[in-house]
Amino acid sequence: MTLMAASGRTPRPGVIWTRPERAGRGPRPAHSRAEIAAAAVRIADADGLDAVSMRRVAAEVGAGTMSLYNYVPRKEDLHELMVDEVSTEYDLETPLTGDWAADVLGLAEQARDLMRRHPWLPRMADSTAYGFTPNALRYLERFLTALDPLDLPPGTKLELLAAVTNTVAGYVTNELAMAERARTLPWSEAEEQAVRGAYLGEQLGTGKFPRLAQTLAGAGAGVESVDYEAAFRRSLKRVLDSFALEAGGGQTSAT
Amino acid sequence: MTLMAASGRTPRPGVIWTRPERAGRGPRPAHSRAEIAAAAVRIADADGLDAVSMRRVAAEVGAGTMSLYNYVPRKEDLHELMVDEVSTEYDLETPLTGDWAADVLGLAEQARDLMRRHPWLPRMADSTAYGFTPNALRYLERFLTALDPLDLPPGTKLELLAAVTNTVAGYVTNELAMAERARTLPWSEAEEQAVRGAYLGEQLGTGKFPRLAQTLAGAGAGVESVDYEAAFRRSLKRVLDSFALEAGGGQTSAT
DNA sequence: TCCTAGTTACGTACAGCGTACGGAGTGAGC
DNA sequence: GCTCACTCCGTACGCTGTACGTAACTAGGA
Repeated sequence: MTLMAASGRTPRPGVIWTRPERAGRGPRPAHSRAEIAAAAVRIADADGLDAVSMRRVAAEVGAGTMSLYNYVPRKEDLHELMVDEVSTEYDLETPLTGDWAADVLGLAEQARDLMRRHPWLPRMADSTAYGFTPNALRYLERFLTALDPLDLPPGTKLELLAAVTNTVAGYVTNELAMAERARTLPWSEAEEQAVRGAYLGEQLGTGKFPRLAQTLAGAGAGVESVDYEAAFRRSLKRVLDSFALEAGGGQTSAT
Repeated sequence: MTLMAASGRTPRPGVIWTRPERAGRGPRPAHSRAEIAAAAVRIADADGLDAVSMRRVAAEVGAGTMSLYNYVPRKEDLHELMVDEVSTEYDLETPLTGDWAADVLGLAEQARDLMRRHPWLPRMADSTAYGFTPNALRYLERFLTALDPLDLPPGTKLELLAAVTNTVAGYVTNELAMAERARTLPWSEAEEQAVRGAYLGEQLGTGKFPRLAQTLAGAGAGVESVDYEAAFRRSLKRVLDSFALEAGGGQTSAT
């Protein structure tokens, strides 16, 4: 009896990366994954992640909408292509210094800059899978290589990696939150900021949140006056120091 | 000349919380914000955030779709209602112990448990606005109150708050990533895990990622074997210790 | 060399989305 | 009691992801 294998249309579990880009049989594809990924990234950079629709990406590369599905079985896979695409922007060639804290800081800054260039990236990050695209793996490998001088068990090194990643994602998200929000809103970013400021002021004025009022006031109140750059470095230094302490190496250099 | 004020239909900037729930004039509304928020939360808990559509929420409370817009001007505001709704679940009554690290740990665990109960919550968190709903403010106030014994400048306390929040969100996201992903996928979570495991194994097998392979192997490889609870506590302790160090108080107690 | 089977390309179609608009019914303030 | 803001909601528009069917094409096996 012939085994009734799943037909070509039936969705079979699979990762985009294990599917061959070109199947040997039919006419040669008119486009490539890289081309499609680049188009999607262009759209997301310009008009936000929500503007990345199958129709729009197809139009951007000059193909019919449904033709895209020959390259990308589901939209989520397109997102994965996008993450992988921008992951090529990492500079992983410059030699490591051997000072693990400095090297990790450099990698964290690269990740931060990547997210600043592609503000939709943090939103992808909370799907675990996206950290493991082929080019993203190169970043992880580099990160762990930078940790070579550090005497910590493997599990702890992964926790360090996670801590740094969380810190970077958290700070960039905060930094870009307003600007990214404004993209969807039917009014301007300034208006939004004014209105939210008024609301918060009103809440704090009730006296029900004395510590919060006092702390925000003491920290310099206005969200726009926060020095994200400095806060980012301080936070990262704390993270690194906490692991340095655990490895018995004392604090990391001031930098 | 009469000033052409914006008509009732024109979208005016505004926060849902400053808009009065009941306007004095017309017939009394058949529903309430709380009822609508609870319905939305029920749907999100059961079928995921993407299942929360205006139509579905309206149906759930027994109203016409467009009637919802009398209570919630935009869908994003519905999301804000949801965050506020679940924020009522925080226990902020139990007295603080006075041990700031223990108190903060308790609050972090509450936040973690809340996210576990409502797995869509982390996805909201990256819109800054959502941390500042009225009931969420109570959590922030409590957090800062717990930090009273800690001698740090206001800005640093806020950084501590951010660090803890990032850590909690990061860990819960990792913990729930697979399960939440599986909701959308056209195949089972087990199949997904198998397929992704195979892909990762293949990549590691190329020898291009020696540190990564070695580290993952050394950490106990299988994602399912990770003790998230322990990792969570360790990471949080590192965060707290780093701030304790900065305050000159040495490490926090072991707990 | 020809045949055939698998691929590529893509038009059409469907169910679902957020929400703009307009009309009918309601009840509080003048 | 008149008026007018407000509640309710049916209809409709433009958008989404993608299932399905068909036509063109080409590489592998006979």
